[in-house]
Amino acid sequence: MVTIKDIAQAANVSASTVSRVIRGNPRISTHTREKVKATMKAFNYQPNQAARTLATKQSNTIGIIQKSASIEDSQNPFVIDVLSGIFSECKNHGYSTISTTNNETIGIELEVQEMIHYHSVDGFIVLYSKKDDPIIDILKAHAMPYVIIGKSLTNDGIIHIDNDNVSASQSLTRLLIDKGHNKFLFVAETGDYEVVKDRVAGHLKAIEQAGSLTEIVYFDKNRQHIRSFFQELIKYRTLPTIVITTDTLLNHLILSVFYELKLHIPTDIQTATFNDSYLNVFASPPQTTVNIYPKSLGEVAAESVINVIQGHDIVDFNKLIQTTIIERDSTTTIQGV
DNA sequence: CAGGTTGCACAAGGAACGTA
DNA sequence: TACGTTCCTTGTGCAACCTG
Repeated sequence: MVTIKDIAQAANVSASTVSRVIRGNPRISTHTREKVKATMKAFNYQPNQAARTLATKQSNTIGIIQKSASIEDSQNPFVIDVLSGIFSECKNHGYSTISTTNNETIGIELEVQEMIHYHSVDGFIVLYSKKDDPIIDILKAHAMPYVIIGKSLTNDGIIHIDNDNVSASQSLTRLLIDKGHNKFLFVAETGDYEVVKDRVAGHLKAIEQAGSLTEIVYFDKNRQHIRSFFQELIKYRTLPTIVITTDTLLNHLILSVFYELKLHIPTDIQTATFNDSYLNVFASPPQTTVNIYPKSLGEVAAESVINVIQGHDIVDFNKLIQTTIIERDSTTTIQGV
């Protein structure tokens, strides 16, 4: 392994000088700087990250805390897009990333505590917002820099990057009411997440204003439960004109159930969902969605946490990313309305 | 001589390993 | 078991050197 001493010897300078060149210290002349840089390149020298962490107590690594590493969560296009934004922004600033890999809260807690204990990370990005979250208590107790992608629950000086989900959901419902819908079914994810609460709240706001009908139901991603629910609906009650889901994957489960129950979209029933991605473009029929720009959420989150780590002044603690409704074939025509 | 540049010595950090 | 040493890098204060 090539160390700073080898470079110093080869360039005929001291290790301090090499270190100063690496850190961009202005005390080094242009001539010496170029000579050291050329030697580092010739030796393909990479600073020892472990030693650097030891010396500076900085790892140049951002920890990413996911609500779960289950396949449903980690392969969710929303999460993939958010991560893509985080990766590119971290790379731009010379930071790498590590992510939690556990499915259970207790496992995630242990992973986070280990990352803090071993100085593996300089700060964290939390990919969800949840009330009374024990993970947040750990971050606070260790005074770790962190930002949250999700809603701010308290004015506690923590940066939150979010969309206005109440307003986005309200706009989507209002648009669908304007298109003639008057009987909604709103399918929300279980799990006490703030984003879901806001989307339900926005939907109810628009419903109240228009005097339309809706029913709110909560499902986890269990196809059997969803199937049974719609079977009973068809058998004993009247179908809604449209189903809105709070999440793309939940929407896809419902699409597959509709296919099995021979419910044709958009003629028998219509669908709309949140978190636009290629899955909604490729779906049959293509799905009307709310684009919440997950890559931007990730980019702003990464930039914000790096600013906190580097001690920059924070002006805006609640950063809102815009949303856009994208209409596709799943809500094009309405039969009998 | 003044000012700019570089070197030296040392401390600090956590873990692993060696020695008394 | 307790203590010392080593690994590698960074940051700092001060000394030494070089050039105009």
